[in-house]
Amino acid sequence: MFEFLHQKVNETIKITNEEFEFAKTLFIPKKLRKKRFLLQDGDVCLYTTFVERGLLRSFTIDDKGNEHILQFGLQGWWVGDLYSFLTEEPSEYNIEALEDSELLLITKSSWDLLLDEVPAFERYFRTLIQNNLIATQRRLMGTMSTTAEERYHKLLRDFPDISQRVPQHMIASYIGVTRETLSRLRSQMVSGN
Amino acid sequence: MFEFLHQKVNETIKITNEEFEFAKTLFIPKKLRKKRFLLQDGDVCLYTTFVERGLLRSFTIDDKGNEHILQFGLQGWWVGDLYSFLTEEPSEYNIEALEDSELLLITKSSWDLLLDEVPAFERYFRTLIQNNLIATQRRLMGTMSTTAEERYHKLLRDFPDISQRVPQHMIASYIGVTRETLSRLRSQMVSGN
DNA sequence: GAAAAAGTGTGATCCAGATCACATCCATTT
DNA sequence: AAATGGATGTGATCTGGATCACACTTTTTC
Repeated sequence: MFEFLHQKVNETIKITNEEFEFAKTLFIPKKLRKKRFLLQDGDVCLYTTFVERGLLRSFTIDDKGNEHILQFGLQGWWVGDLYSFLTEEPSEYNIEALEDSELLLITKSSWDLLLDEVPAFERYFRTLIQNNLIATQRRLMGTMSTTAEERYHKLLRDFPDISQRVPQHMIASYIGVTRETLSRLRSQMVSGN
Repeated sequence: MFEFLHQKVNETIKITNEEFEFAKTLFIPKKLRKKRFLLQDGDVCLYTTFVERGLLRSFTIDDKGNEHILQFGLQGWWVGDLYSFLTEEPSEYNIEALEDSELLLITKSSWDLLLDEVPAFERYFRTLIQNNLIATQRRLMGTMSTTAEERYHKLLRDFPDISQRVPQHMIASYIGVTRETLSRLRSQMVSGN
């Protein structure tokens, strides 16, 4: 159950076996079936979650009822709503399993404890958040300076298998266009290129 | 010179006087005049920078020559290109002073040293990056789900004095529209509301 | 303090992508 | 295997914001 987390943590920091054994006691394993929700908007995000296997998505729903996907949570990724998790304010995000998934949950108090007791984890999370920030800034600048088609190609490059695993309308919602626009884009690509 | 940094750091973590005195030795004070650049795209971002006073902006220039502003760096904020700073790859960003500014620069090696020697700083930066990530994610979702007008109002709410301090065309470039569109938006607001 | 440069407003026109409306296709479920 | 609901394709039309063009104003610079 903890193999993937162990591997991921080891990639960025040095950690002793005792430290990791301690960390293991703080996580709550959970299986989540396809189409089930880990978080619904309006609820407080009580856990930050590591994806051991499976696939999740986090998304908001705007006033007009349209969904906007913030993130796909693949194996080895973390998902959650940081703001709600830290402040215990109600979340604006939904997190849903797109495939049967195996997760490791950690509560705020356990997380605080882990950071206090194992400084290496503080560094691990700092690095994690740092890389996430870099990627999110890029995505933001991308939405301001590139076309839908360029964003689609970039997504295919960055996550080659995602288009086989999730429906097209969710990919559309990730790159910030309607499903119709993405559909037309794809048919142009087949003929034109 | 270090008053503001000290204050900001103290807001999030507990730090001893010795620790802060040590930190001070790692920063390089620098004055940057209006219109001068701290970083130009193509160069490696050698410093992460704290703004003691003044105002900077970081932005990219796309293929068509349009500027896109990632961030305004006000007093008490950090600016830099994290990716380039960490990897020493050439940056895609430009950082320019919009007002005469007083800055505190820190190199990658000093930064690494600071994080190793003073764990409280690791926590400070983790918190800082964390809050930046939350804000950037919100801005990203905002560009996907709200109109230019809503984004403009949000900017005015979040940074009430920014519209007095920077030209309108930069505000347009921050919210992701052309200067013409923002101009029309503003004249509609005067008449319509 | 004159000239140059930077910033803003506003009209005319254009276009990427949204919206609306169906048709079709595919996967579960019973 | 029929039925139900999710997913996709595609036409017709609409629209927010971009682009182009030029006038005017304010700020810098020498």
